[in-house]
Amino acid sequence: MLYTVGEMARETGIPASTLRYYDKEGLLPFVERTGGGLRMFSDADREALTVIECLKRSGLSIREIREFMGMVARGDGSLGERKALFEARRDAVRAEIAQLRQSLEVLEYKCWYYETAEAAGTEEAVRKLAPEQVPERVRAGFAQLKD
Amino acid sequence: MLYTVGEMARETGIPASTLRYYDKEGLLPFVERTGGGLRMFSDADREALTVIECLKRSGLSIREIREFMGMVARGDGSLGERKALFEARRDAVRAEIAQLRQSLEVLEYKCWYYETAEAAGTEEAVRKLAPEQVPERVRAGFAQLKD
DNA sequence: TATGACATTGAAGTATACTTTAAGTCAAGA
DNA sequence: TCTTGACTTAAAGTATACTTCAATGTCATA
Repeated sequence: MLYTVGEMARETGIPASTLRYYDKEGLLPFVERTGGGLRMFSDADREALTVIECLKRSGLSIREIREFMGMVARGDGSLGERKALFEARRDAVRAEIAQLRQSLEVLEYKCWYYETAEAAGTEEAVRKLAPEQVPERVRAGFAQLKD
Repeated sequence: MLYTVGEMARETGIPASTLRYYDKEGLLPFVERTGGGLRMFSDADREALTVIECLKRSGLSIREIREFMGMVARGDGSLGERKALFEARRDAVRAEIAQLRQSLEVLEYKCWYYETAEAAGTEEAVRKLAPEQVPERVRAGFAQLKD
């Protein structure tokens, strides 16, 4: 199956302008062209875009993803390097999830805080509560703010 | 306890230049000043910074965080609005964690892929493997790439 | 009271990742 | 063949979040 840039934009939800930008930046070195110069994306390109989105989400910049594409182009000689890259990104995403979980604790505490304050009509009372009056389920978030 | 901007930078790991920038942008409306004009951060400001970092991590822009500070300044009348904001950010972080878990699956598949390819010395063999030859533990990531 | 580390400001600079624009080209259907 | 919607490019524009700079001021300590 082949797709024009607009069709691939619809498929992936990535704007066509962004797909062209990625191509220009060397992130899509395998996209073919028609005789007239139109891009034709393959299913392999669609798969590459999924990987690119993962790498982006893992914190890689456009430049770093281009460097990865360079490794791919170098062939089997870069297998070790590519493996190391994905292991590093995997670890980075695990760390990021852990970070987000921490933030989530604080946000959940804050949700409880405002729920309680709104019910009371004022913040005053909630702000003065002792740690043991804070419910168990949001105490971790409370502790992050107070230590 | 009071801190200068440099001390607060050391405490939080946020560069002093960033703390000044946040202050200028209205994110820290409660920071006091000495007679000579030096900022003096309190423990409440430290707590505010923790909340600011959570909100940033949840996807809020500087402008949106400033708007939140505006709500705080308005007092109890904005409690409902602030509650809604934190609930929305909590939901956004949960969604982001779910997204990252999806990406993590792909990255874990890719780690297995390159591990196997490196052991074989070439990608060829691994690329041609049938879905049922992909180990259970990374099949979810594989499926994301192939559907 | 003098010194030195650390603080202040506004303004300009940097980095990243797109998005938009303008002028023109391609290709599928009537 | 003509029309029309979608495509092409280079270049400029946008948005965000800082960081750096330069000139100057503060204040705890010796």
